[in-house]
Amino acid sequence: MIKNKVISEAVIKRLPRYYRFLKQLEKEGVTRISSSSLAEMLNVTASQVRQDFSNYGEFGQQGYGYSVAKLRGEIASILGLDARHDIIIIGCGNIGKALARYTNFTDDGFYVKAMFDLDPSVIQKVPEGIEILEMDKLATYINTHNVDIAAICVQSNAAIDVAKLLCKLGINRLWNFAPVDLSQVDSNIIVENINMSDSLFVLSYKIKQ
Amino acid sequence: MIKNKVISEAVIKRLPRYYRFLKQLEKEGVTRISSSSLAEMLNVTASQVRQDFSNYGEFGQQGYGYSVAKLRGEIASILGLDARHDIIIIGCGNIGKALARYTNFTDDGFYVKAMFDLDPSVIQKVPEGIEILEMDKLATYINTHNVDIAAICVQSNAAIDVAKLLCKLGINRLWNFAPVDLSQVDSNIIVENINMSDSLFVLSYKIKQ
DNA sequence: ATGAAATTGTTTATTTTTTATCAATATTAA
DNA sequence: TTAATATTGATAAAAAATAAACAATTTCAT
Repeated sequence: MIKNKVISEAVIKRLPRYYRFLKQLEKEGVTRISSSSLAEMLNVTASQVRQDFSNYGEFGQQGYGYSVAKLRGEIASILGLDARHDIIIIGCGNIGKALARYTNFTDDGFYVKAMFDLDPSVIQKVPEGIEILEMDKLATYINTHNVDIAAICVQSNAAIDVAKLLCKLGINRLWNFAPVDLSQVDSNIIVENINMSDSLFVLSYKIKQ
Repeated sequence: MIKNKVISEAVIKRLPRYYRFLKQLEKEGVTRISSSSLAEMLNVTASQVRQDFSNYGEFGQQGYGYSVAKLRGEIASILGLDARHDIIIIGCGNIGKALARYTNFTDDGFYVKAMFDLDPSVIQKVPEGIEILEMDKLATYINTHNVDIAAICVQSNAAIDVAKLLCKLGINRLWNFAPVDLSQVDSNIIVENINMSDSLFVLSYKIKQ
């Protein structure tokens, strides 16, 4: 049953990995899997796998295990992958451009619909169907289009202002690529960070040990 | 004193954030800071700040706090940022190109020196000083140049093979941008992942709640 | 020079997370 | 059909992480 309790960040961050492996299993034609097999694949304990799933419901069957397709579907639903998501990108620099051309998550219903920059002439060769607009068109765009997620791909020094503006315009779901903390910009902001510097520094740390 | 104990992943992942804030403070001309002020800025507890630092040494002074410059230096050293790091990029797609042009970590001594692709003609306009080579030149390059880190920017289906090849050639420090698990490729591999899909899915999850 | 205030690093307590255990139940082979 | 085997979900135990408390020491204002 679905518990009325707070689920830890650690559990949440493991869900995409489960999803990824289940997708792969399904692709390979595997129809059933036990918590212990899955655990072995992921290099975690079977207990953790069962605990994680049990936060969200009862997806398995005693003596049998889990149906791969059903479990994948359940996790997709938990992750919100059963809905379509429209993304806009703020900043047409290297990262913004790469993101616009990166089509890996189209399969799961995430679509880049528009990109904004102070100087939109900097960018060419973007996939069909993505509008490129000047920053001062942002408010109008948001008022006339569905926007689920805004990806912040501007320079560090502009990121906080952009985040504030977006929150003011009602877009508080931010995918932040700038190496800056946005969590305190707004009281009900939702941010996920891709911090390449932080990641590189952690790698550097591990190399040094 | 430096304890002879395993330091948890959670602590390690907080270090770059401390570093980032300290760098900013130093830039602003702040010369001293207490664990409680730092904690307030970072929205964590002062106790955690002191505990984290105490894993690595005694950097503060009772009644005074921490010297910003000294603390920043200590953390830089812990993170290995006192050494120069040469990076090669495998894969000249969108991500590889963006990474090559992303200069944010040059300040901290990370330099992209070369890029490899099966078809290197796909790429133009890369910063000066970065060589672009065919994949079959990889072994020769590694034998004749210093390579500290390899960034894997190839498609998912090629990532494991690339990682295996790199490990075979003696490069086991991998910065992995493919949404694939490489930890089991080699017994003494060191991997840090940038998994954009996983991050996006976590954002989607949080939106749904 | 002196005492109040500030602040560290460490120890102890609390909370959270992870792992192990086990009863309940389904599957499967004979 | 039946008994052995497999496996879940829940509960209990263990381990790890976080937060609080505090003695030791320094700073700083008077």
